Amino acid sequence: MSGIRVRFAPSPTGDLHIGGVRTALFNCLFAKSQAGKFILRIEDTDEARSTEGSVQAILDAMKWLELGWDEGPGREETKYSPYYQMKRKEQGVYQRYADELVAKGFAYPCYCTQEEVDEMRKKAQADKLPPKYDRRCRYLTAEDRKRKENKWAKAVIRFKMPDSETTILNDLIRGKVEFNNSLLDDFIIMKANGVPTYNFACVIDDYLMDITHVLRGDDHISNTPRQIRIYDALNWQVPKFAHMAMILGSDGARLSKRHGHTSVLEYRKEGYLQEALINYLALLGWSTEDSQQVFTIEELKQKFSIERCGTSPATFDTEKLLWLNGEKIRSKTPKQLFELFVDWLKYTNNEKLIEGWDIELLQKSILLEQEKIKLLKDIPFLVNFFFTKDIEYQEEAVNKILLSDKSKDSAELVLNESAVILARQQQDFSALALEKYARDLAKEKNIKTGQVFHPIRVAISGRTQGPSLFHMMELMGKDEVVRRISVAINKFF
RNA sequence: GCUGCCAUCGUCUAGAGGUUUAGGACAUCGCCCUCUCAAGGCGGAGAUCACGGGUUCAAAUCCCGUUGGCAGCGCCA
Repeated sequence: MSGIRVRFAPSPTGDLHIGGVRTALFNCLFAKSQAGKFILRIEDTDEARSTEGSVQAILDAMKWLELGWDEGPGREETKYSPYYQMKRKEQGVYQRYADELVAKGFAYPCYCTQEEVDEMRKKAQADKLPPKYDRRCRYLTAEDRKRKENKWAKAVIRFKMPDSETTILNDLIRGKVEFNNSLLDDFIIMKANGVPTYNFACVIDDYLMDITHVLRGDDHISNTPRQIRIYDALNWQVPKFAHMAMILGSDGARLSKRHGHTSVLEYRKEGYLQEALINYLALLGWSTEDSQQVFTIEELKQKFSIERCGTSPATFDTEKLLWLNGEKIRSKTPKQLFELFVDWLKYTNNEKLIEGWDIELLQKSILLEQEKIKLLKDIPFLVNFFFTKDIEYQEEAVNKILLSDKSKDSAELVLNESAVILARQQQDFSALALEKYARDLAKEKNIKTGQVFHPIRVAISGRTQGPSLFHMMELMGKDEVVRRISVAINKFF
């Protein structure tokens, strides 16, 4: 056992989006591939923006995607609860280490007001320098400090950034990255309200949770030197870092709300399969040497490795995801697919779509259309004509197949013949027998098979596209087929 | 503005100095199969490996520069 430990640490300020899922996925896959542990930590220290609903949305998404975590502060039935930073804050976890840093001279209280800090930033920017805190509270005497404390009870704690030297990050994906410390400022580690900031809470928790590998998006890369400095000050071993490339929208900017669907839950609503999304996301920034495209979840857990993660950003491409979804749908057994569909109906509150439909007929009709289904939401339209008594005849289909000058005579003939002969058909209404009947009819009347097949298709389904005609007829049954043909005859001839 | 990261077909990518006329997948186009639509099979088109300099007998692969894209620079995470 290698004992690697990784975590996914989302902030609950909205739905879990595609980028977040990819981060969670890679962490989870890495853990599984190494027989390590995967932890979920909710970073809810932004009291203004964190919401209970977002926490639930993240948990729901993780559950749907089957990204399970292996540890937590408590258990709810068979599942672990995630870690919550605000709960840990209540336990004094972060304050303790902030105090330690101040005591050891690695951090100091700062009494500057928001206005003062804004002013500094503006000035720095005007001088074309990186916006930076000017450290005025760093050199306060004990006396100054006492006086300030009386005036403003609440100070923030800033970390003393060394200004000489560089901080070196040996990234597992990018190799060596060097940062000049003089560009980094004395950042805040504890807010005035006693809540830790991201960079601080993250380090404390990663250490306390024994995280060995920090696998995250490369938008965090410039935070890393700050975090490394905290580890050093506390004399803690720095974990290994791996920064993966971002996922971009089709316009090249980082994926965001502007790009339409970004929340995983929206993909679920559209009728994407969990496995398709996972498979697709795995391919965004990771690949195998043989360029394998379709993976089972098990294969991913087995084959994933950080070394094979790429460094360049990837554009999210719905076309390929859609293909993969069809691929996954085709790989399902009829039973699995039906269950998936029912889950989707429930999830999207669309159960009324199949109200009154015969379940057995539904299952069988889905089977006939399986290879065509790209999204679960396609299913109702694909099969609904089986269930409606008064089917909707597509205008174009009727005009082209039944009523055009070229086709109307043969169409009328075929339908009239079929209505009579099929009604007489005694026992065998199998696809095989029906096909034989249709081919014989074409031969007998000396017309093309298509001139027999197409009118029947339109008469019983109202469409030019659909499942294999004779399987469709077999499934509908004799009475219904004959009835529909008669209806069509009365309607159009 | 400063700092950092990145740069191979439209998109995801393979490629770690010679085995590359740069391979695979999606999309696209054509053909085959065929009762329609799909699915499947076969094939085509599509990348002077961002550009410019080096290093080397040899570079998509190493080095430098340029350009472009993205990211970070909060009492957000």
